[in-house]
Amino acid sequence: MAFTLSLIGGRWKPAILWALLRGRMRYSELKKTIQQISERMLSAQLRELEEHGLIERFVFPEVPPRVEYELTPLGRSMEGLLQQLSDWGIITGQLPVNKVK
Amino acid sequence: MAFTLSLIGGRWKPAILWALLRGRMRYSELKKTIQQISERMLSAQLRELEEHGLIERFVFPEVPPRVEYELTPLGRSMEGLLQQLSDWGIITGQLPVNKVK
DNA sequence: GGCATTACTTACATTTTTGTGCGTTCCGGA
DNA sequence: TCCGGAACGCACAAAAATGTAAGTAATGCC
Repeated sequence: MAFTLSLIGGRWKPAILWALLRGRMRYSELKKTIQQISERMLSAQLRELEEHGLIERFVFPEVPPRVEYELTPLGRSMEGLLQQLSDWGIITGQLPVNKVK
Repeated sequence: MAFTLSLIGGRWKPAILWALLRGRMRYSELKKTIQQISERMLSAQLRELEEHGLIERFVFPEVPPRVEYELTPLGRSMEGLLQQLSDWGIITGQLPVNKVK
């Protein structure tokens, strides 16, 4: 459990994985989809996800550069889990029981 | 999704919730179950879980003091999710089954 | 009186995570 | 010649999470 969270935890990884569930995307598309993320964080998280085998990186040797990212089968195997994380928040009504930061 | 993770994320909350799935426990039992946690962290996380409505606190006005913690229905509604978080780590074979909490 | 017990709280230190701003590369077009 | 575009890398700074050590209260027991 701690292991699983170490792979998808943190502020940005869930958003990145969620975006990639819709298909292969390039760096700039991810950035546009998750506007608030800084470029530094986006690169860093993508690299970690890749190291952990959840996503794959496709580099096209062009100028300007083009890099695309896609979920690996392992990454796709998290879909149900991600869906549940999302659903639970919705089903419970996103309760502002007490302020959630 | 980010909302859900804000409630169960962090280093200790999953362990606490996981322990409480087995039933009501007092502070000292939790501490014994999760030996590595410091008392400061245990109190702090318990307080947050309570604020977010996932656990309930029962104080017995005795000396020495006794305080018990139990999952609320909302907390119990996370069982499937927690189970999936645990299962995913095991199923992917990234962790030896016997070492998983 | 002195000590052990339990569930904390507070002050402070350290570690981890995230953010900000700037530099780099290569090429083609104005 | 200068500029813009894409996907970064790096140094530094701020913020957030976690750890460490000590102290507190009330009571019963020796």
